[in-house]
Amino acid sequence: MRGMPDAIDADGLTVGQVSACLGVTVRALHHWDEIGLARPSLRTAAGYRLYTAGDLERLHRIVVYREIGLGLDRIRDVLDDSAADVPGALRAQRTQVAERIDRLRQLSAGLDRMIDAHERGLLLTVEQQAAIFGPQWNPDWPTEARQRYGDTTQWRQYAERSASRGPEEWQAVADAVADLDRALGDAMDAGVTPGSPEANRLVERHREVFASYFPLTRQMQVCLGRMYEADPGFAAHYDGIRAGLATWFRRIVDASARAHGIDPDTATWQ
Amino acid sequence: MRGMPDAIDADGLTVGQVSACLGVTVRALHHWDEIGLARPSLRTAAGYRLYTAGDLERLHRIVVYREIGLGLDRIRDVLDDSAADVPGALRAQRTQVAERIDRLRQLSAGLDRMIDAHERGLLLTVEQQAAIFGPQWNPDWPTEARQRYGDTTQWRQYAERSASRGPEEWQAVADAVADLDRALGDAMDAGVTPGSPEANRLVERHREVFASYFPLTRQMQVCLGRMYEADPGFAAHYDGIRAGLATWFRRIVDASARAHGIDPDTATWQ
DNA sequence: GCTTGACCCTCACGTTGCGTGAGGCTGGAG
DNA sequence: CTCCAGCCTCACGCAACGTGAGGGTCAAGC
Repeated sequence: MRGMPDAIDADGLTVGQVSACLGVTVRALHHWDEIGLARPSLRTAAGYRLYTAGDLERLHRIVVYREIGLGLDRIRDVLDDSAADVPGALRAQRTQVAERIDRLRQLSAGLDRMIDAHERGLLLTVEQQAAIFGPQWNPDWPTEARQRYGDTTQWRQYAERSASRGPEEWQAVADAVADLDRALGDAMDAGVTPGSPEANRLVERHREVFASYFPLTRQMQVCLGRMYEADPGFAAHYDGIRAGLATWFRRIVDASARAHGIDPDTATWQ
Repeated sequence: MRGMPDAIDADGLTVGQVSACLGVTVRALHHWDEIGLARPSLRTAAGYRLYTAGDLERLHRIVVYREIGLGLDRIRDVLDDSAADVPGALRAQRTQVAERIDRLRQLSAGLDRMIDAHERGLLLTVEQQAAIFGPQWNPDWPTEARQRYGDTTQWRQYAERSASRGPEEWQAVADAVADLDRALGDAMDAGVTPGSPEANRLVERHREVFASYFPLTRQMQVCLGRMYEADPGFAAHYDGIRAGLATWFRRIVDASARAHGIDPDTATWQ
């Protein structure tokens, strides 16, 4: 502000003065000059841009239309009379803006679902959960699972899928799990032995059903089998179907893994 | 779709197959490969990309997060566990989206005002117009003006300014116009002669006051003076202030123009 | 065995509206 | 005469691909 040469009494303002006066950056003025949208009528001998009062008029109009979101091309059309229908252009712009708002609203809704899924694990009311997962279900389980596993990749994958699942989809998952549980119990009753084709088919079926939560490698499945046996909660669930089912399940998983070249005793999550 | 080699039984899908399967373009897959976001695990001898089941998992997660508007960098963070706080990232994104929605809403409101200004010419109710412009005002005038001049640059400039004017601003304009009208009448009464400094000052003042509608060159002012005299409506207004004022005004404008090197008889709008 | 046509590859520029230096004049003040 | 703010012209960068250009690959049909 020191060397302000009071150039206003001269016949033009420099870029810096225009910038301060209109609230646009110097670079923007350069840009508009480059693309021919608003070039200064004058230059000093040294090449400084000088904007006259008429140039300022044009610049001001540009600023006005830029503020309502028009693209520079459209602004050029409006200023140069090449598109006579200004209200039409504005209306088209408004339509576009409305569409973008709609799109953003959908994004926002999707984000809400996704956040909810990551934090709660399940986008269902307690009543819906009870109706779908049956009387044994404990609504605190998702929260506990999140506290235990919330920072694993698998929880994230689970949450991503959960975000796009409604009651019907969860019902299908619950049905598939229940069917599998029954099939496991029946097979153990029928004396199916670990390593038999029948047992291996059930192990594969478990992998597929479980994949509705997150992708499960065979190694991970081995770890899961051991956890089912060791964890009191899981063991209670399986032994509640048939006494000894948790252990039997661990054994058929181990056998299947061995058949696929995996040593169940050194298998690792991942 | 003919040469579909059923490559699914092989251990990978080509870009086209993945594209069809996930609903993303081939170019996007190339791009994600380029930036290292999702590279295929395999290539054929000929260099064809082959995406395995594991690659598809990753691609699917990318698609999910892309759909809710995350940038590729953020997606990379989420997938690679480098930013553990996924819900935090999602919430930040939601905040951003909300801000963009707000901004777009403001744009939309601005567009509405601007459209209205272009089409009606005046963003005031009939009551407000009556209160500001007095009993002589006819609310049909803006519409008539638009029909006459709606496709001129000047109407557009007028509309742009009108869009940002509320009742107070219009009141100031109306006051300035009324003051000027009074001053013109008084000057004619006082015997001010065309070409005198007093008259020229009034002409300049008229240019300045009129500039609240749109920028007015001296040439345009000459045309305006002739129209005030010739048009029955305008003439009635000025002659209603003082008999003969319309003609006297035309004469002081002509004299002022001549003093500025303009021949009033050949002056042209623009 | 050769052609055909769908599919694949790798550059590499274009998009929107400037931001952000790099490197170098200009011009008023001390 | 020097200093420093302010001006100039390149020229790259950005976000996420779109869109050819120019040229291999592969299964099928003649």
